[in-house]
Amino acid sequence: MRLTKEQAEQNRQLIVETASRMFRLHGMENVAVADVMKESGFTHGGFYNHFNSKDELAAEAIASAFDIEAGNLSETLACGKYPQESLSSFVARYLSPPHRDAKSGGCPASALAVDAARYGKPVQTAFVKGIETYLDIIAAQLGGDEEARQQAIALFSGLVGAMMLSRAVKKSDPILSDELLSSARKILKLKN
Amino acid sequence: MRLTKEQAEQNRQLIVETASRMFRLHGMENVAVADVMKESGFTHGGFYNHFNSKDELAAEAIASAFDIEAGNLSETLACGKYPQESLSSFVARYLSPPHRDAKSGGCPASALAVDAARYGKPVQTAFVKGIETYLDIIAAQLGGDEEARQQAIALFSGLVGAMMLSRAVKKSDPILSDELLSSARKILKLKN
DNA sequence: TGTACATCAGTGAACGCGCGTTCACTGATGTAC
DNA sequence: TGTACATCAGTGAACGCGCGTTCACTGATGTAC
Repeated sequence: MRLTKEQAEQNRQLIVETASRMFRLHGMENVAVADVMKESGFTHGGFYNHFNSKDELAAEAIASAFDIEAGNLSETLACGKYPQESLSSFVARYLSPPHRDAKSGGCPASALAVDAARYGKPVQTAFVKGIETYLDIIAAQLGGDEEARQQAIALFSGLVGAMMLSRAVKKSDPILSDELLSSARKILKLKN
Repeated sequence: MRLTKEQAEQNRQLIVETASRMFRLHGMENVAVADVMKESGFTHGGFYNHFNSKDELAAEAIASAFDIEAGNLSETLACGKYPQESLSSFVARYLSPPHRDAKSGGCPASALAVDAARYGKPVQTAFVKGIETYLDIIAAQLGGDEEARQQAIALFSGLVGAMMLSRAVKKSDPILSDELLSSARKILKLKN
C-alpha cells in the first residue's frame, strides 16, 4: 500500500490541518492521536510514519493555525479588498458570538494559550512565532512605532481575555457570555 | 480509624484548598485525584468519602480560589488598609512577574478559564460566580454605573488575556513574556 | 451512665478504560543495477 | 528500458501506563437503648 510521495505529503498536511482544528476546538489534551487520525480518515497506527510524537504534531498544528488566521487578518486589514475593514471592525469580528462558537476553533491564541503554557518548548516556540505575527500586523495598523506595539499588546490581550472568559461561562450563563463580548467590544473599539 | 466530625470536615477543607492550588498551577486535567490526596497527606481511596466525583471537587476548588482572591482584592481596594492602593496599583500587581510565576497559582480566572470552558455546568457555575464577584468589585471602584461595568469587563479581559499570553510564551521567550506584562500594564493603567 | 451496634473516614488493592506509542505485516512505489 | 530489491505509508493488534472510580476491610466515633 505504499503511496506516492505527493500523496503521502498531502495526507500529512491533512493530518496537521485536522489536528489544528480539533486542538483549537477541544484543547490539545482532550484530543487523542487516534481521534485526529480517524477524523482524517486513517487508522491510528500510521501516525508515527509522519510524526515523532504528539508534541511534534502539536507544534505544527499551532504553526498552521497561526499561518492561516494571520494570513486572513493581514489580508482583510491591509490588502484593501474590503477598504472599510479597519482595526475596529477586526475587533468587532473577533469579539463576535460566531467567532466564540466557531466550529473551526478560530484564533489559536485564545484557543490554545493555556495549552501552550503547559506544553514544552517546541510547542511554545510555535506559539511565540504566531503571537509575534499577530502583534506585528496590529502594531503596523496602529502606526508601527514603539507605542503602537504597546497598544497592540494591550488590545490583543483584551481580545484574547474577553474571548476566553466568554467561552468559560457560556454553558452556564450565556447572557453573561454575550455581555462580556459586547462590553469588551464597545470599550476596546473606543480606545483604538 | 473513624475521625471526629470536626477533623473530617477539616480534612475535607484541606483537600479543597490543596486542589485549588494544584489546579491553578497545572490545570484541572493535569492533576489527578491521587495527586491531590497525596499532597494533602492521604491515600487516594478515601477521596470518595468526601466528594462524589472529581468534577464536584473542581467546582468547590474554583469557588474557594475565587473567595480567597476576591476577598484579598476587595480588602486591599476598599477597606483602606493601604489607602494608596487603587485600581492602578491592582493592575500593576496583577500584571507582575511574581503573579505570573506564583506558586499558589494566583487569580483563578486567568489560570482556569480554559479548563472551565471544557468542563460541565457545575464547574462553570462556580466560575461565573467568581467572575461576577471580581467584576462587581472593579466596577464599584470605577463608579458603579453601567459604563463602569463595561469598563470593568474590558479591563479585566485585558488583565486575564495578558497574563495568559505571558504564561504561554514564558518557557520559550521570557523576554517577550515580560514585555507582554509591562506593555499591558502601561496601557491599561493609562486608560483607567 | 453504660453498653452494643451502626456509622464512616480512613487504607490499600483492584477494575476498566483511554491514550501515546510500538510492532509485525502488507503491498505498491522508488531505485540500483 | 527491465528487473530485483529496498523502502515506506498504510493497517490492525498489542503494550504499558495513568487515571477516575469502586470495593473490602479497619477501627475509632456516634448513637440508640
